[in-house]
Amino acid sequence: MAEPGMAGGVAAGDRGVEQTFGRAAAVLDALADAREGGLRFTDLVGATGFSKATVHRLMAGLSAHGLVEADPGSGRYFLGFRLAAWGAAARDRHGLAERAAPALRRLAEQTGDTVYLSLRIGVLSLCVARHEGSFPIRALPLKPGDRNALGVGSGSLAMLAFLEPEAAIERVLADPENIAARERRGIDEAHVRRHVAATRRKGHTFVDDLTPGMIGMGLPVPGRGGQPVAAVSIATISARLRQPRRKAVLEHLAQAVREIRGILGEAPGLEFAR
Amino acid sequence: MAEPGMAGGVAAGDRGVEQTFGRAAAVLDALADAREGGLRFTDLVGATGFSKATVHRLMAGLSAHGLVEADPGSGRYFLGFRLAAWGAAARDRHGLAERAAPALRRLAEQTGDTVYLSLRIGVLSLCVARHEGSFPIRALPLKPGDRNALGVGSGSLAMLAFLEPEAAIERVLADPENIAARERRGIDEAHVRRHVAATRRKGHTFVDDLTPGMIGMGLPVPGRGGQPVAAVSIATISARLRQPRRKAVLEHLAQAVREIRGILGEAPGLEFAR
DNA sequence: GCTTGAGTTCCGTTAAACGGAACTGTATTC
DNA sequence: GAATACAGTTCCGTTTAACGGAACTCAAGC
Repeated sequence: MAEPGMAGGVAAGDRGVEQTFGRAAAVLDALADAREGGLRFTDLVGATGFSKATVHRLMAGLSAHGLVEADPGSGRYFLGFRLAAWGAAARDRHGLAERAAPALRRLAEQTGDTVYLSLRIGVLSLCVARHEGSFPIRALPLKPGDRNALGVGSGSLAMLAFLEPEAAIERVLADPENIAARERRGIDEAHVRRHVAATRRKGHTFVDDLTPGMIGMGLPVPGRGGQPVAAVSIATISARLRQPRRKAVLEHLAQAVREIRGILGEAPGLEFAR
Repeated sequence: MAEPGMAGGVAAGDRGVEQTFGRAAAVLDALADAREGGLRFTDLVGATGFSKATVHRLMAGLSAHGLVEADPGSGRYFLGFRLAAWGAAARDRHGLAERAAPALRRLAEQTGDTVYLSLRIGVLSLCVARHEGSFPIRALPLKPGDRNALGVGSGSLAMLAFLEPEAAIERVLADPENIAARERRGIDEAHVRRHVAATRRKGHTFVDDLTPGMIGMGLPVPGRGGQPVAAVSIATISARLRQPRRKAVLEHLAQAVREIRGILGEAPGLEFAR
């Protein structure tokens, strides 16, 4: 939960419009975090800090419209499948994942490893596509739909490190939403800063200290304004990215970036994403 | 929609809870249908039938919480990326797509064609996973997140045709939601009935009249109660499913079904889906 | 100039969201 | 088997914000 404790606390600023949506979003966020096991009524009350009556009303409304579903046996709540349809449309609203698929598939075949396409959404990174290669050990640190703090992970870091001017990087690192997402993963700011510096030096990201034995590299995809709007990255086991293979992989990555950059030119509704 | 207006003297009835969510859902449905181009304010007013003031208030609330986003240039609305995160979690709320991935990947490799995993959601079918094979011509009639009327498409049909008792099939075919989804694709009931009959005769689905040149086969995955809760299907070009290859492919499909059936046993929150 | 369509704001009415509290139901404990 | 604790539901008086009609701005297009 992004909400720092503060039971029932309504943020000062947004007072006035559609408070209910914020509450519904808090519930859905909690359920999304819970993933497999679902959440009981009381868990939701605890997670959101809303009163029991409010949560009860909220759940009745949400489940009436298929946004959540309740297991009649256990009474546990899950996200509803109606969200799945919206989510698919949202992720692919510009057809990017679909249109970038050939380039990513080729990259996965060339390298044999798992490749990712991520998008910058404000101060977060959203994974929109994942393609697996043929190498029998697969590195799968994230999957389509996952969000991360900008700066955490090889693709996400690529988008942060090449923001211009550098003050923009500071702004991201100071943003509460970014901080919250970072802390959820237990990554401190100094760590990200070190990575940013190294990335700007090298021209690409190289992350080997996030998951033991796993390694990732990424390159930013610049949008029309030159700012990074997406990233292509690869994840594999440490042994598979030593020189000289590393250099070859980077070239393949760069090739994919060029292709996807071309696709971006045609895509509407991308650059304005928050 | 179809709201008669009438502000005064509403009979006690079931009138009451969370009307706003229904309106929000209508807006999001409209935007999901619109896909790539987004929708203007007026389009939304037209599509939903709500007053301009209502839509305006709704959009302000939704965009304040990242559920929709507006292109500052054109003023067009798109689904927000926050939905993408929820959608991914909803689709994979039981970890099925993730856990079934090895079986599906193997099936795609064995056959070289595109394979699908679908789930039954009430009277609809939801595609939860797609794995592409190596054959250079790929049949991609649907993608993860897509919904279809139960009975339309090889996977979806497999779940309908093996419902027991047969009266349950009638109930699905008579359901307004099923009818609406079917009509959206321009498929009439008699057509589905013919397919159901043929499927029950053969023991698997065989669909070659939905998209010219394309062919699909599917098998149901029975849940704990014996009712089909999921389906594994394959899509390819017509030339690739003649005998004797067809028989071999069917055996691979059956093997994948066995594996996924085992996984289903462990999955919580599946059987109760609506 | 006038007209037309898109989008925004205002405002009085009224439905519905709100939370405290009382309530039911079901395990758990001694 | 009374006592306790926790999960979940319902009730109700108060408060809030959702509601739509209408008036408004703004920018084309004729």
